[in-house]
This record gives sequence, structure tokens and C-alpha cells, in this order.
Amino acid sequence: MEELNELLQQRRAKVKSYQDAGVNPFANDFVVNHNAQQVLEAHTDDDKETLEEVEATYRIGGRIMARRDFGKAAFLQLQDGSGRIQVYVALNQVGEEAFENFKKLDIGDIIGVSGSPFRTKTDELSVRAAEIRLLTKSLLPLPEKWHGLTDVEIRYRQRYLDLIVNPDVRAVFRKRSQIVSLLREYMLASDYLEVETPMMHQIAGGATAKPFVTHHNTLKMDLFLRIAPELYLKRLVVGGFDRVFEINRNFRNEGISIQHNPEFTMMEFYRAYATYSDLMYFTEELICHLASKVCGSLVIPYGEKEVDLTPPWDRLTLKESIVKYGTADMPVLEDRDQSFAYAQTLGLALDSNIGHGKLLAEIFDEVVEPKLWQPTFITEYPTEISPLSRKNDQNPEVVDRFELFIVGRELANAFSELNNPLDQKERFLQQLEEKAAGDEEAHGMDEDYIRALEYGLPPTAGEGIGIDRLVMLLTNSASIRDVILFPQLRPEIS
RNA sequence: GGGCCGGUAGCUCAGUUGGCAGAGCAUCUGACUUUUAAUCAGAUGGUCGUGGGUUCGAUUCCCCCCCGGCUCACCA
Repeated sequence: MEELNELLQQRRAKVKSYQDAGVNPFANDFVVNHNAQQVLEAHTDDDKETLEEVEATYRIGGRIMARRDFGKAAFLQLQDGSGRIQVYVALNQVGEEAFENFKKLDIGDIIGVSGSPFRTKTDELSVRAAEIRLLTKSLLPLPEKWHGLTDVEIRYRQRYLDLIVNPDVRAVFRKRSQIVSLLREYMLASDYLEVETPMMHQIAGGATAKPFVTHHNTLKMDLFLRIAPELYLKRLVVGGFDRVFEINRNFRNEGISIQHNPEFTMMEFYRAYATYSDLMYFTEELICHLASKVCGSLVIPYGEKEVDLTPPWDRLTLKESIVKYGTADMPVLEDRDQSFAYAQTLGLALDSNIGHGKLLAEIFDEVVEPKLWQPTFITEYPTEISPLSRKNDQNPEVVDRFELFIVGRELANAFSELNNPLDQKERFLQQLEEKAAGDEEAHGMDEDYIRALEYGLPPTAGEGIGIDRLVMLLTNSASIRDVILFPQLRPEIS
């Protein structure tokens, strides 16, 4: 048996002492009929005298977060899923036996209380306990009441504890849930069909990223956790579902940072008979809808600054943005070798064979992306780095694609879909060449996807929105780990 | 993976120019029937992240490692 420190021994001893006294320390027979918020709301307008006349009995359940004792009476702070309420416990109200059991309760214990509302001397609406019972004995002490829990490692590893003691954290995850609900509502109202496509792929497609590999024993084959649902969703558009969306996890075997978690949530959606341009308007409306519902304003704080989401958002081509935020002129960017020379002046370490398109993307990442604080659509991405996007009719060097940047981060990526199977096959072949040349993230050939396109994908536009980053923006969170309940960490050392 | 910073009581943190390890809260004992970080009196609680090295002696100095944060690289 492991050695327990004093605090833990004391709590285990209390379990035994309750059992010896015939009290079940893990009871499940207390009926709760109200929560803290309901009780508080029911009597917000009742003053002290009015409340004396009120004959109501509430049965509430929750965790003891604080207690202040006075010998034969005490105040408790009871916390449940809705908030906190003060409970007053007095010997002459609950009786001697119950009061003895009450005295052994610890902060962290979960109790049931029945009683009536009243206001204290300081006018705080409270519940005067007629009955108070232990429902779940807590064996581990909670963090300190004043400073709470700040150690981020414990907060992430033991999120349950973080949620118990940090109301701000609870608020962020409630908002996350609200955002996802609103998104779903909005998409359904816009006539999109919600679907679920495979998480385990035989070919890791739809994005450029390193996949996680897993293995199916019976089929005796390796599978990839999906890096994107894109190719499956477009198969569904081929199948006749003109508007589809999926909100689900993607897995990418890349670095971890304040804006990257190995598994992250993406909403991807596809709309037939639309263009990437249509999606820019849709994206503005969608995100503004969410911001006004969740934040109550289109001007929202982020870090030390503000973000103004009021449409219309800035639109720049990739090259225009480099001219605006960098130090190169348009003619330099039009020329591959001059662009390369410019990139070198930025200190970028580049393969000397790098293509013009990749070069521009590298330059953009370096000089533009961090500066796009206010919402900005960047368009005219190089075809070279967009193997699934439709080439622009006027200039086949670029595709009909945009990415949305807010607070210096990519939030969404969208394009008119490449629906010409012959072109798509060529692009895949090009990707295979790059893979052979050592690009681990180059796209693999997906013959069945080509076959689907051969049956005919209507002209379609599609988009992916990073939900974690969207939640970060709308909850003013600095790290993706603050909006993912259980972020990935190394194993805990025992 | 590289750089920087951190890991001391259940929690939040001090501290030791190398010599028995400190506070507040929590906990325990006692007092108190209207508190709001309640108050008052007393008490308990530590392999100072792990493993080595130097030293009469290491939590402190040195080295390896582990875990975390930020950052760079990669990416969304």
C-alpha cells in the first residue's frame, strides 16, 4: 500500500468514520430539484422581509468550495454546474446528529442541501439548511481558495481540477460549446447537410501534412488518421449532396505550439455552384454572426489589442500583401530569381531549386502573416502549392483560393474546387514527383478520388475553418491549449 | 529538435553567498449562531523534479536526465 500523506489519511479516516456512523459517504439517494442559479434568480427581487414570508424549499446539490464556522453555525459556499450559492447551517435547524456529521465535511465534498431562501445581515441571498447530507466524500484537497490553481501543467493534466476551481476556464469551454452549436445551427439554416466521413484513411489526403499511422490487424494494413476530410466531402458532392459540412477532428503529426495541437477541430464545408468569392461573403457573415452572439460586439479584445470584425474585410492578393507589408516591388515578385534573391535578404533558408510559388508563400509567411491583425482575405495563391484548387481562368499560375487571417493567424482556407479530373491527375503526378524528391508532405495519388471526379463534380467551392483558433479569437485565449479540454502532453512522471 | 525560463508542504509562493527548510491558505485541536480570503489561540505537514559528481556536509555549486512554459524551426 502506498504511503499517504497526512491530509489524505485524514480524509480516508473520515470515510470510515461516516461508515461507522451509518452514513454512506457515496450516497445516491438525494433528490435535487433546483440549481444555485435558479434559486438566486427566483428571489433576486425579494427583499429580506418578503423572503421571511416565502415558503419555498429547495433541494440543491453541489461541492463545498468554502466554509466559515461559528461553533454552532456555519456558512458554506456551494458550487454546482450553474454557479455558487451560500448555505447557512445551524445546529438548531438541522439537529445534533446531522450537525456532528456536518462538522466533519471538508472543502471539496459534494453535498445535498434542502432548505428555504433568506437574506443574511449583509443581504446575501442564501439557503437556510433544514437538511444537509454528504453525497460524495472528496479524498483529495482542493487548491487554495484565493490564488486557486495556476500551475499550467496541473491545469492541463487535471482539467477537472482546473474546471472546479477556475470559473474563467469553465466560461471558455461553455463558450466553445456555444460556438460549435451556433456554427452547426448556422450551417443547417444555410441548407448544409451535416455528414461524418472516415477518420481512418488509406491515403492521407486533402492537405499537406505528415499523418499519424495506425494499423488494422484483421485487414493487415496500415491506415492514416485523417489530416483532412476534404476528398471524402467532395465525393459526397459528386454523389449529389450539394451542400455538406463536417465538424470534426483532424490529426497532423507536426510540432506542438500555442496554435498547434496534434488533433484539432476543423469545420469543412462544400457548396456546389458557388465560387471561392461567394465563400468570402459567407465567411464574413458567419464569423460576424458568431461574434455578435458570443461576444455581443463586432469589436472584440484580443490580447492587448482589439480586432474589428465589421465587414467588409480587407482583400489583398498574395503578391499585393507582400508589396504592402514587405520591402519588395511587384516586378521583383513577378520574377522567380529576383524573388529568390529577396527571400535571401530576409534570411530565409531555402532550397536553391524551390519553385516560384513556394518561394512566394515562404516570403508571405515571413513578412506578411504576422502583420495581418485585422481580418484579411489573401487571394491568388500559387497553383504550385494548391494541388486541389481550381486554376484561375485568366492566369493559370494562380488558383481561385483565399485564406483568411485574423490576429496574425490563418483561420480559414477556401477555394473553388478543381473539378477537372485530367488536371487533378496531373497535379497529383506533380505531387508524387515532389514526394519522390523528398517532400514528406506532398500529396499522394488518390485514384478513387480521380474516378469520382470523372463522374463529374459540379462547380463547387469549399472551405475549412479552424475551430480551435476561432474559439481562441472569440474567447481572447492566448494558447490553443486553453480552448482544448485535454491538450496533448507527454506522459506524467509518477 | 535548438535557445531561454521554471519544478521547494495539498495549493500559492519565499528562501538558503553550502551548515537542523519558511509564510499564507488548506488540514488537525480548542473558542465562537450572520460570515464574505470570517476571527482568535495552538499544532501537524517536506525524499526542495530524478540520478550522479564535488564537499566534512548539497535543496543550494557542477553534470546527465525527466516534466512544463515561452520561443525558433515545421505546420493549420
